[in-house]
Amino acid sequence: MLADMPPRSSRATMKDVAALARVSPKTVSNVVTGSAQVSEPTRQRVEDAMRQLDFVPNLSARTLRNGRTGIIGVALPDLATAFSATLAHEVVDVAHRRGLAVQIEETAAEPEREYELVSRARTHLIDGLILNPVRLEDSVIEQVDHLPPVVLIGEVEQHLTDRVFVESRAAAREITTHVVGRGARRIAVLGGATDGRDGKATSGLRLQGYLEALRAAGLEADPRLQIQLPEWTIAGAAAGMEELLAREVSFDAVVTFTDTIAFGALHVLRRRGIRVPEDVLLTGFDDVEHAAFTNPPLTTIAFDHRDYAVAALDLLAARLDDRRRETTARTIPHRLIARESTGRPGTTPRGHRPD
Amino acid sequence: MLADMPPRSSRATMKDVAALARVSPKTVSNVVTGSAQVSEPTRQRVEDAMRQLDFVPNLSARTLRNGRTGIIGVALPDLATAFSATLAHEVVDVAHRRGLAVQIEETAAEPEREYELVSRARTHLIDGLILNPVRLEDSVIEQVDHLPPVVLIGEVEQHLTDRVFVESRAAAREITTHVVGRGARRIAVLGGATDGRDGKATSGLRLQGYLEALRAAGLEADPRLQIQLPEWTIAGAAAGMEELLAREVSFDAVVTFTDTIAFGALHVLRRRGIRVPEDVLLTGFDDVEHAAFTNPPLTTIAFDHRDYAVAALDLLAARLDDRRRETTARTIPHRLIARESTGRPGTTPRGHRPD
DNA sequence: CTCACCATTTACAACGATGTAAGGTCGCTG
DNA sequence: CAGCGACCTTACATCGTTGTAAATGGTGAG
Repeated sequence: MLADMPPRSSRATMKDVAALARVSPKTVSNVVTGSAQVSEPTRQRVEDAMRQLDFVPNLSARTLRNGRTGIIGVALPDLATAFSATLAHEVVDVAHRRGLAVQIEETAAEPEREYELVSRARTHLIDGLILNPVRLEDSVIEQVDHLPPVVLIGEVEQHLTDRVFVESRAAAREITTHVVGRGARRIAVLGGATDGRDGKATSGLRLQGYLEALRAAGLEADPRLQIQLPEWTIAGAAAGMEELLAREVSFDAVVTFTDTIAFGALHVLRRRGIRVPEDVLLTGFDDVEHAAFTNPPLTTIAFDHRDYAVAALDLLAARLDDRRRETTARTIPHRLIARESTGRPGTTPRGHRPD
Repeated sequence: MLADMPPRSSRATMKDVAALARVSPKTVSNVVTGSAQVSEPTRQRVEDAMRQLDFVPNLSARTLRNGRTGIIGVALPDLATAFSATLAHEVVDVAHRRGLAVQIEETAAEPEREYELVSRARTHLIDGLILNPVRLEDSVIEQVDHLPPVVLIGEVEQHLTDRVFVESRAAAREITTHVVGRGARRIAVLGGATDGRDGKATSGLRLQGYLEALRAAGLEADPRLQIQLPEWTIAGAAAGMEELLAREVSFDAVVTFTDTIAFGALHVLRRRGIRVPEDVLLTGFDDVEHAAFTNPPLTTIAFDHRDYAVAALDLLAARLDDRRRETTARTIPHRLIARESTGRPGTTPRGHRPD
């Protein structure tokens, strides 16, 4: 039997299978795709031949012929960040269950250049793209004509692409209001970028929500309590927290824009002997797995990560079926999860004061 | 000018570009690939035409013709786990710099079935595979004939594939010896699986290293101190730690097989009021970013994650150039990073005792 | 016994890019 | 002025699969 094996060097094609089964290549194709009637005996012969030759259809050829690759792209800022990793994990899992492969692109490394890469070189090998930009939302939108179908993860106000998002502004308002309710009065914020460019982007919306909550509570917004982070990593957040402490202002709560940022902040606070939640309250955003396992566990905005992935893939699939359908926006419901990092009802943080 | 735009529905092909530039398709191809001399005026005309039509070469067609996709697969257990995410991040970044796209596969969901997926359906769309299995190392090896070139991340003793790894056994020995040096005598271990199947796999090796260190220190290995985790997640680790506490044995150190496991363990310890490092020492493995930012920061085994990715991609590239070259194993140097979770030299953990 | 009709199966072309080898063009040498 | 290279450019076939349309073979009705 060994002598019958095909050479490892090159795989068997439908032609080979056809020859062995004494049918035409097209019949083999019919057996593989099930797209046409094939009599039982013929099907048997073909299937035997396929097994014998260890036949695997060549997806490049199939793609060339019928235009779909079965691969979708997922572009996100930085896989090493907890939320990106979680999202990627869910998308990969859901996509695989649907028979799709997932190609990953990272956009944080070189925001502008990287984008070009996504848009051009690879376009022909992905059927669609799930895009989770942090900064370049606007510029991406402009290029949407050159892209395969895109589902945007984020809240840019536009109707050029399908979108999936949580209501960042409302959520930020809620969580800020929550710390106010737990007695905080001098609330610092970590993560927002306030420059014009980011006006519409996620971080901008979260900042707006924070400011709205302050206003609603009759609290003054002190710019010295607002720290912009160039990088939303743990280390970047730790640096931002150091910066806040260096400003020598007092505060009794820190609202952050992602759990990862909160992790960095928590580390610095504890290192400085500032207790959470006794002295200062702390909140995150996203409810990644680790958020429930810090000490103390983190109050955060939670939403179903799997729903997020499912919604994005649903929208993408729908668009692939019908490119001219109306674009849709899908909101993923969120809820505040109060854990120990914001203390208990009725308690009040002592606050941190310089010196 | 607008009237000259091609329809968005279908992209321009070389034929279109050729027609517009009044040359043959092959000349366009020559301009694109640079594989043959093209006179300057002709090149100009072709490049103009390409710009005008927003031409992007169809990778499926190119692949069909010349056999390479420019995509590599990366298969790892679970993107939501810190180390996997870090590794994926590095591989994606390095691969992109080299002009390769990365397709992600997760193997944890359905170890056996998933494998089939990797090996068959997608084989024709990836040039090679970087594989980081947790459990199925042996079974994967057996199938290596049906796979595209594979670089294995892990220490299976074999010569069928190229390999990249850190010396798990030595590292586990070192870190266990380290906690012994810091005064621990009853050292629990979290993560190992001891059943036959995993004999050669990473977790088995780390367990061996742990046991060797105990023996070398003249300490008895108490099976009650060994906890097997079905899942290497934070939640799984927390459950494992609860299990250890439920066994009501005393211990003064916990050695874990990944940082993620240590995070779960740390959470439960603190929750129970067991202080790290005053009562119990704790160690991780991998030195993911968060390890330096827990409270207290985690003593762990560090190695250069980027080197890991570079080594894997180097080996893969070399094999793609020459499929019959000898398989190579590349060791990534590691070192122990002593942070506060194992206390300071000269101190001794008080230990935890039931009740 | 013939013929229409159905179910299967087949031949052919096409998807888009590129290697091969043959075809042109030009200038230069003898 | 014939003849020869050097250099560009082109025609053609090919990669493996699948849609289309046509061919095949067998069945049952007339």
